[in-house]
Amino acid sequence: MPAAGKTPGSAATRARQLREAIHAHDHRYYVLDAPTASDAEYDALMRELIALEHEFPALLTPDSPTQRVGGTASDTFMPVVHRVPMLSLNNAFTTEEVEAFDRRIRETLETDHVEYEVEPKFDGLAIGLTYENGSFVVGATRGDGERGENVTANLRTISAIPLALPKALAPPLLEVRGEVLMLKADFERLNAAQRAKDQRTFANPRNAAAGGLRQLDPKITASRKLTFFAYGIGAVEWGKVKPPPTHGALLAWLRTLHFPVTGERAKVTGADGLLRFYKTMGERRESLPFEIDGVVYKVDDLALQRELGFVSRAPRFAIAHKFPAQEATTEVTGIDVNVGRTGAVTPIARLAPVFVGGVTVTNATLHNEDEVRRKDVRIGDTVVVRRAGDVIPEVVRVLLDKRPRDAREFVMPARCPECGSAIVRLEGEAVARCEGGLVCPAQRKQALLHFASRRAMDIEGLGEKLVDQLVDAKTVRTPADLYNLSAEALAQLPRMADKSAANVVAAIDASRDTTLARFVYALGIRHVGEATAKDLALHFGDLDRLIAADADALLEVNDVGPVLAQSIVRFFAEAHNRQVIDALRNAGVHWPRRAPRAAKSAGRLAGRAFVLTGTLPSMTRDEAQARIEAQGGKVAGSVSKKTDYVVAGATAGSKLARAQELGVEILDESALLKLLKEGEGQP
DNA sequence: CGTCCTCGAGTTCC
DNA sequence: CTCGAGGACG
Repeated sequence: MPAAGKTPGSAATRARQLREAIHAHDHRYYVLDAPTASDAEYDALMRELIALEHEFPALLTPDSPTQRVGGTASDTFMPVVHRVPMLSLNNAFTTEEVEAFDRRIRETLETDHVEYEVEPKFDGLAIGLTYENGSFVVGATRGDGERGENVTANLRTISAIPLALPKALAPPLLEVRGEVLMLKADFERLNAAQRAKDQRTFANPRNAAAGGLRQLDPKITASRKLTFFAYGIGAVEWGKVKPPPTHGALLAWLRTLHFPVTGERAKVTGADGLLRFYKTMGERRESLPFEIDGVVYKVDDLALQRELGFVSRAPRFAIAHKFPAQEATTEVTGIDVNVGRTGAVTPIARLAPVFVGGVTVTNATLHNEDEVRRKDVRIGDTVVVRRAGDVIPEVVRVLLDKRPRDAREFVMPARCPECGSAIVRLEGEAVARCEGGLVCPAQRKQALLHFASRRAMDIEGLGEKLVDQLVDAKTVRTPADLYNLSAEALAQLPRMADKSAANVVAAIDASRDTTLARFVYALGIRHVGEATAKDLALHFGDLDRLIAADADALLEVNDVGPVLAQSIVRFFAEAHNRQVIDALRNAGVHWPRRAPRAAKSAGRLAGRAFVLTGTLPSMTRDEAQARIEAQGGKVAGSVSKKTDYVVAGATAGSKLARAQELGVEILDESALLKLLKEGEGQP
């Protein structure tokens, strides 16, 4: 339909009509699953709108359906901090685990009747979509749950994702959580097209969707035909909108906002209701248009969800019931060993390539010598493999009737294959270790990789390949050497272009600005992981105080016992380690100074044990804990006769009962605040 | 001394 | 993700 000859006024009207028509088609297609226009008709509408907007650029709005492709991708893949963390679900694999889940919920809530909203578990990519006043502003991947990647430009190309919400219904702020995935039919079409073009095909729809979302060019994402299903919300400011009371009502509400929500849901009660749904979905799995890897059970009532709360990183009110992992059989062509950062020598089964659970597997760890014996895996055996938790390949069992006569048993080598040092297995320990220490190139490389890893110094681009080259060429021996690298020197290496060399140098440079906790973690002290490094940094506040600490001082730190204390003292007693630390500081590695946290023997609440329970009116439990600890108090997880105070908020449960039983003093929030205030006046 | 829980370490594939 | 080890607690 030619746009020529239109006046600006009539063009504006027509553009609005077209947008509404296209939007309505998207809505019927993705949300209602009842298309009324053919693809050709839809394309004609779209072409007319594009022509119109081309002739009258003033008509262009950012949320026009023609603008799905073409948004700038400049901030693509930049980190986005989730306002509300995107947690993962706990998994159940057996009937017993599902029954235990239901029992735990009923016991915690002290009721027999709990309604669950149940839905399929999509096998795609978890995404959060943020809308401000009804406009789509940011979309991010789950990432590590705390921060994800900005993929807004690519998400805009997905027609199932509304760019604007109905004005009258949209709250001021809404983050919709859901899954981006590729329908099986689109996946087959994509692979057929790839084959026709002699390009690589994708192993499964999930990988194809992930690949599609990580394109730098949104046009490619658009051509991949991705779709989206909403299943929850993150951050929200309700404004005038009345919050839905149940998860089911929330989903229905999201649907009125034009988000696709799967119809494969049900409301059930009791463990048998959950298990019936699992069985039904298992039977329907093949015939569904998308891939699922299990089902999800959620307590329907949102108030009860809040009451149940969270355990560490997963909600207590929901669980994923996964379908059993796919298994395959293959042959063990050899058993090699690998040397880790601490010198741990682990046997690895080399496998004839086999396709299982969506990928081709060629290696599987056998963990340690005992595990090899327990499973009785021999070279030449035919074994059953699966991907444990759908990720890490695992040898399940040996098919003994297929064992060839010449099958060979694994023998732990006496000497390290990397450095020739002795391999020693201490009495009572499961792991064998290479005694070479940093003389062993494998350990040296792993130590450097650990130093550079994301949760340590976060040096992007310093990967396995590069570390191999640098260590083999003896350019880098200790982490401190990294800070003397020049872009010119790096560019000398094979397969290293000027641009990437400059990037690595910039990343190394940026890592100079760090935190004490990251630095302590990066050192790679035995038994000191991320959590302990944080505890140490918080407790001592300063590296020199940590280095000077003796075992007794270290025992004062949270979760540090004799083994850790010994390990830390030994690490800093080593002259070589202190030299490296000095070299790092001289190279400009630094962190903000902090005063040491009040030691256990100091602070007004020193030596007093608190237990927190229920929801406090004005602060989170974490905040309360931080404030108690700041004054030397201790926060424990369960009530015992050693507990001095139980701080009880709303919906406090068994802990409160136990406190009353034991005659422990019970505080409410205001009493706690008073206690904290009294202390804050003092130094 | 035993049990439960958390943390550390190693691991696969793309 | 899984196993093993260390630490806290009863």
